[in-house]
Amino acid sequence: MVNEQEFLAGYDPRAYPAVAVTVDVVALTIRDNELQVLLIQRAAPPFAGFWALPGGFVRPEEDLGAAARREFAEETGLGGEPLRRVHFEQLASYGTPDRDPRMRIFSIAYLAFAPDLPEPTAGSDAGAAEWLPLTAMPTRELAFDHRQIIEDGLERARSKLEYTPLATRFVGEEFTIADLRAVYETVWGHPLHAGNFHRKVLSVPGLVEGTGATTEHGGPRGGPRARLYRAGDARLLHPALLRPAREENVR
Amino acid sequence: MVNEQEFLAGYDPRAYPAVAVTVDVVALTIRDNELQVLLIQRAAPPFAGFWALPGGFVRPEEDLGAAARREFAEETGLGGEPLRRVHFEQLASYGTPDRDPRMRIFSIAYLAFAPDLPEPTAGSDAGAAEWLPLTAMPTRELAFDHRQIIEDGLERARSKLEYTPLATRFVGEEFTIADLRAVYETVWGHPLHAGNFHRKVLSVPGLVEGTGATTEHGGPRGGPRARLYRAGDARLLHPALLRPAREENVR
DNA sequence: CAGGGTTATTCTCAGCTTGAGTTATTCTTA
DNA sequence: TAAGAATAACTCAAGCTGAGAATAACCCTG
Repeated sequence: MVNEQEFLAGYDPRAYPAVAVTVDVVALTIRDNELQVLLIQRAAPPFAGFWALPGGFVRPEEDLGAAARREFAEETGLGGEPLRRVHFEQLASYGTPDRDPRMRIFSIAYLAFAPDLPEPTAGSDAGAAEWLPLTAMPTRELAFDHRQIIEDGLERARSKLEYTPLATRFVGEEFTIADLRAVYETVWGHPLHAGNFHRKVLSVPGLVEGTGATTEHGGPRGGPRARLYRAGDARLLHPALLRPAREENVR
Repeated sequence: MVNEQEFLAGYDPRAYPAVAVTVDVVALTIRDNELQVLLIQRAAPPFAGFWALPGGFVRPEEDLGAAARREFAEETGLGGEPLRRVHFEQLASYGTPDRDPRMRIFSIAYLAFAPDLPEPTAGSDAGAAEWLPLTAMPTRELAFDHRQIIEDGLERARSKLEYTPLATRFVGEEFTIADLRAVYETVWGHPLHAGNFHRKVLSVPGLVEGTGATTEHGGPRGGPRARLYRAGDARLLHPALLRPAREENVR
């Protein structure tokens, strides 16, 4: 942090070219059985027409997390209780000198997880906003270093599913084990053994707790009614729900 | 990130009170069988006389990671190959509005891991620098939010030991399984079963590779010569070396 | 309304990993 | 030379995992 010697020795930041600090939000939700990320189309240069993460300058007196929530709320129109149910966490910071051509901008990225959200309201101001399926990301033109930020967020999400109850943030208040399995399959991108998943979820203490109720009907294509569960009180999963190790990820 | 509408609509940061961005480094090493963190004593207000993490302003044109390495190198006097062997990673960012009484300062904290380092050189400038055993941290007066940053760094270190080969960064180029076990015991703060640890370390692919050599002598208090190992090429440990779950950490 | 296809939930079972304890062996120190 | 200490290897029971299969409930079509 501020090292007084340097402060007095000419490293006073007020003598530096101005810098700015923004937050960017990687908001993930599951819609139509796909993992999707919230993007805004930029109206003006630089990167006019490109898509970018929702975000903006951190205001004076505003905390980092508060700025992330504000930006998210502005773009989604979400507020009140639904907004409170969205999980936010700090992802990482990005500050390569030329990441924004206008000036030196440091961006602190946040990750937001929410259950199936409505189409974005595109803010009051302007610019198209949309949920982009991550499978479509490779063909989309993204502004700044936002592709990297999204990839970092994705990897964080995948790994947090393993050892935290994060998956319960992608489903509603009450959910079935199959709902939860769909989250894992969607985020990890491959199918899981239904029986083993079921056993595992129920065996991890505090991950879910039964409500006693079941769904009104069976699935759309048949099957019995499923029991309903609520998120439990665990903050960490022990033992964890591990992804099968893939050699290419390990070395 | 920069949302052009807002940029034009009066959220130009150049109209804001100036902000500054610093990096702070939580440098951890193991000395005298204790986990220690590098601290600098502040000479001038605010927090004169308090201890702080090494750090300072990010220079124009300087990347975040480069700034962290520079600050670390300045305080430890380390350079060249020894510096290259130090592992750096971004920890988190801190930006509560009043964390520094002088102005709005955002700090991006880095974590550095290094094997047994010499006494710090206290920089060319001034101010005492020292390695503080973490067991002594509770009684030390720390500046700013640095206590929180150190705690976050510690938790990160503990957890990265589980699923990455990070422990090999705390030992020299060649080491014995017992050396590695000492790292885990020191960072996690409790003893491990020697036999099981040995079996586990050798069974995780890519964690260590034998050199064929052994130590010159047995341990200082007896015992046979131990085989020497080098760090392997794994980036992730599969299966992981998990800490025993503690109930209080889980709920 | 019967039959086929689907899905939730429960079992089985072999293979693997884990925790705890033991043993053989090699070295240092007294 | 004897005692103590540490490495490395082994044993064994308990628990967890992946894979497959059985059971039962439910939807849809014909």
